[in-house]
Amino acid sequence: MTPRRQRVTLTDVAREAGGSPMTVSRVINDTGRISATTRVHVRAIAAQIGYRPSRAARALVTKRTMMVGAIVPDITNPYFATIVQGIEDQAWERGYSVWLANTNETLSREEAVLSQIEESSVDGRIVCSYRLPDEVLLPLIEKHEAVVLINRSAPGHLANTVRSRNGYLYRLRVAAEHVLRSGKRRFGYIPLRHSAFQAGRDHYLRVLSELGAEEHPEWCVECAPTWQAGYTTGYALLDTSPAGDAIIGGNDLIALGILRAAQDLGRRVPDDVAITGSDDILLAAQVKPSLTSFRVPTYAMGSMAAQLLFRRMAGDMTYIEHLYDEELIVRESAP
Amino acid sequence: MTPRRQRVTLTDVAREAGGSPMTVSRVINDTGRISATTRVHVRAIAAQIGYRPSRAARALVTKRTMMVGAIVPDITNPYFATIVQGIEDQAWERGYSVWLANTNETLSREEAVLSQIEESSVDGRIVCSYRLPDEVLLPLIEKHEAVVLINRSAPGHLANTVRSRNGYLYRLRVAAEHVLRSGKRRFGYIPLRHSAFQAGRDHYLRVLSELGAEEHPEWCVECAPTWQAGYTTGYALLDTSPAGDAIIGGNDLIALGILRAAQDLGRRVPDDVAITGSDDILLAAQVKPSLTSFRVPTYAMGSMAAQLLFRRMAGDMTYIEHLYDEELIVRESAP
DNA sequence: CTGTTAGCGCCTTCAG
DNA sequence: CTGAAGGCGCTAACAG
Repeated sequence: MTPRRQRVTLTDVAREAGGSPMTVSRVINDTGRISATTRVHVRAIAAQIGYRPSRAARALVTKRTMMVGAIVPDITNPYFATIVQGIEDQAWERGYSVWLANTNETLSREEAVLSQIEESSVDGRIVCSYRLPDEVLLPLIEKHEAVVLINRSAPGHLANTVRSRNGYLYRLRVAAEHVLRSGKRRFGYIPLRHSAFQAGRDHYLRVLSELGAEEHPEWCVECAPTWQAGYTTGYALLDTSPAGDAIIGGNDLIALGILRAAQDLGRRVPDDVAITGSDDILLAAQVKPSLTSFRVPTYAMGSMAAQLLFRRMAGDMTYIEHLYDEELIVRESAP
Repeated sequence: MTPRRQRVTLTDVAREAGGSPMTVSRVINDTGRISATTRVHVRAIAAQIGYRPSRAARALVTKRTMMVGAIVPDITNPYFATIVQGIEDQAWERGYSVWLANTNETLSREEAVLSQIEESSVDGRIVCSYRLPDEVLLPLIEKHEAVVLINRSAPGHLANTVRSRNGYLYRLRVAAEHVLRSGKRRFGYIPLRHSAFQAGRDHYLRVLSELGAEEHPEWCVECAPTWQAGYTTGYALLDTSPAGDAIIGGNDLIALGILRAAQDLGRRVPDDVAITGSDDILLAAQVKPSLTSFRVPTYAMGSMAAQLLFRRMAGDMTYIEHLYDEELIVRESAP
């Protein structure tokens, strides 16, 4: 194993340049008044001997790591990937980098990550977690000023929030109304596995009763937010309840899984079963039949979340909740 | 703005527990011999006053940050997202976290990131970059022992490599042969924008001539690896060269863009134009017509890359090049 | 404009 | 098994 080359430090540069470490520091950070001559000279030496500042040392004294943390449940879901992209672009503009924590939909990992993140390894955090219950999430974030939540509000204005205006309960209603309009009466609901699942189910039943659709509590089944889970759950539901004529999926991946399950079971979509999703990922417009879904401006949301975060990091603690409208995009799967 | 609570340090715990910082350090890190009593006691105090080790301080002295860097061109491409997931899972198992750098297909950003990453902010690096030319990439990685490249080899065995066995030139040939078999003779090639574009074009012409297909150098157009770029490029190519009867896309996103462009231009796929992609992302099987593509085990590749990285980080500098076979998945777009 | 002093929070080393 | 001393590389605060 090649011996690791000894790190080049500020002091090395100073010695080489015939100055003090402090002067070098000022040159490197472009802070304080420095004569043009020494600046040029120091820069040259630094470049020549390959000096790179140590983030760790810097962080230790400045208490800033120049990193923001992004916690997402599943980076392979284009919905979150696009949010992360929005965050990353904003961070990049400000010289920050992104510490990605992908919790893989695992609750324990989410907690662990949130706890890890406290080790002051980041200056701010953006959290997309729809599953962690408030009792767990709140203690973890209340220690920090700089937190932004996506698609979730924090009681007591502990964190800024970016979310879609109306949320999944609203979408359920809109989707239900839409599907009813085309004559469907017996439809299921396969929402994301969620900390407030019961509320979702209650809402589902309420909506059905208000709209005068048939009520089948057993047609409400929670589901992991993946294509595979959507397929399995959808298959089971369609198989055991052949009477159903529509299914509202919790997100697009789930809905696409259901779509495929329906096709595999020989159901025609939308004639036998109408299907709707949510998030309007690229896939939604491309499949056949194309998927009726709700459009949410994910990139903008990630970008805005980062902006709100930097605002907090700069000390402006004004509480802000930024809302984005969701829009039903009607396509073939539920015309 | 609420005043930031003062950080709880090792010394605080020591004072509170009536011991020395060193003892606390040993307890926290589970190192050295510590009596059971003091261990329990110190742990209790630490938990009680909410002690969290400072990563920065630790990193400064140990020279390890417990982070690995992952550099990818586009996190919204499921291909890379899945690789990152594989990396992340491995890192997580070892108590490491992932520093994500998404370069957005921007060369300058790739260089900047690679350079940033030198500030010893990570203990190892996994680099997916097919565009950065060797002359730029090599100097940046040769300073480090712990680098793994994905889909790219480093001369001089400077870094371990994980890649598909045969690469894009091979795929071009296989796809061409496949398409020819169904009677297509005039086909274009829309590869990824790439540092070795010229080699790709030469290879394209060579393959065409060897296989006895018509040669149209102008039907080889490089393209950014996005759906949108695929659409635009494909549209232009199909529009200006109506005679073409097949297009080989550089990846699935591109191919899907081409697919849509063909449809918008009123061409039947595959009858008028056959289309193939690469990577076999989820989308490929779901669109209509479904996309003929090459399957690559992305998750396994990410996971393996991380494993090779940790191996290097542990000091085992054996050069390893891990290959994965690509497999042509024949679907409707090019039967 | 430049240098000095001190210390961030932790771990390595060496003594008890 | 436990502690004291010292320093990682950098910058804040204060001098010149």
